[in-house]
Amino acid sequence: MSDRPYHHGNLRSALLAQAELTVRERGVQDLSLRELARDVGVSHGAPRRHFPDRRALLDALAEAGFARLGAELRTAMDGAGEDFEARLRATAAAYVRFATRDAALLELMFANKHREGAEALHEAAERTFSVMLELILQGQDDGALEPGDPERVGLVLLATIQGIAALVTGSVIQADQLDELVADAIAHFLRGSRAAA
Amino acid sequence: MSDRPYHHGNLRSALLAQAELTVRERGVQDLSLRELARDVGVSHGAPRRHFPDRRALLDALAEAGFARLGAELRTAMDGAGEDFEARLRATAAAYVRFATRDAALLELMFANKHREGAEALHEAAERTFSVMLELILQGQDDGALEPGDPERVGLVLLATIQGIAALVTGSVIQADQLDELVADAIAHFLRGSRAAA
DNA sequence: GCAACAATGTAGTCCCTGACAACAATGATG
DNA sequence: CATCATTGTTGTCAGGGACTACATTGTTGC
Repeated sequence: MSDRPYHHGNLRSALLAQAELTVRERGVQDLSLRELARDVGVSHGAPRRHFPDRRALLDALAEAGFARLGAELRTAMDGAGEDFEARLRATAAAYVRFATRDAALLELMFANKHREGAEALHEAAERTFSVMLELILQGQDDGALEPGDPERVGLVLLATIQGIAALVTGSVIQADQLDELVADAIAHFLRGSRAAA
Repeated sequence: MSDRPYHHGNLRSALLAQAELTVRERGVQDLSLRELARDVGVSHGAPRRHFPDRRALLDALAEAGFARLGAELRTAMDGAGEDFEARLRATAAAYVRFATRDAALLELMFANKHREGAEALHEAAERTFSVMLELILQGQDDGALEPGDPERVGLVLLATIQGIAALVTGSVIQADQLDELVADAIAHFLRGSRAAA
């Protein structure tokens, strides 16, 4: 029938790409390995060669998500000039933008139901958060943030932004309140970090 | 065989109770209507009389979750004396405790994939958040928080706490870092809210 | 070049699940 | 106590994940 070659060539990538689309449009729940195979034009058993089970695919998806998020954060940060506050705002905005567009993916990234040896996943997450750590370090150098363990300060910032993302995806707040909330949160964070005696 | 009466009597409650257990122990993913029916000792079609589909059950579960969370927050707040900061700490701790113990349930509560007329659910969520609003109002009265729209301030607080919960359930942070992070976040929040000119 | 062998895709199957429909038993109401 | 609504049961269907045996293609050592 079809002149498609027996071997797909890059089935793994194709599956991940299609999976990302489906997750974005219909959520993780509705992601089916069999449907994925159909979409890509391959038999229902084929994905198994690349992902032993459903969770393995989701893990790979999460890992790719961290990579993309990290890249977007870095781009936003680097593109915001030298000023610390501007970079902070840009980075936070990029994070929230990601969370808004890829809510289901973000949820998956933090889902924590990954298989045991999720080494690569953890590393991907680390790399992502390292962008924010850099930012914190700059803020401390500039004197905008109090000195102290940057990890601890970073966690507060990360929690705040992640929480905003959670409120958006949980539709506790609407899209039109989003910018205001981000601005408020950052203002709070900055004032709270500067005021140390 | 069994002398169990034909009518269960309170099947709806029994299903919800068992579902809450299962969700806590194995997550939402692993919650099966049929298994639930078996656990409760009823045929696989019975749940349908009370929950037309799976989502309806999850919605009910989420609604009950909001009710319980609201009650726990209120208990914590009321039991913390009169001092604003003490009440704030107690409430935040209660929230995080809930998030830690019932991570999957909390996720479900914010899942936002509920059926259309989820009226009751929204009201339940409102009631829960109203506890935090009260707290904000007291803080403003006491002068611990800057004046202004309590909703806006409340959202920042809610986002921060919810974000911490997300980091815990996503195991970005470990349980032994949790208290420290909560303390840091509250300190940040208080300093950031007081410093207004 | 070509014979193994590895990698990758296919086809078939099993069991579980959610949704639905027809039927049975019980409770409520006049 | 007859009728009807409520609630539970049984049977069925389609779809999915996991697994197996088998087919096809790519690779490697001789």
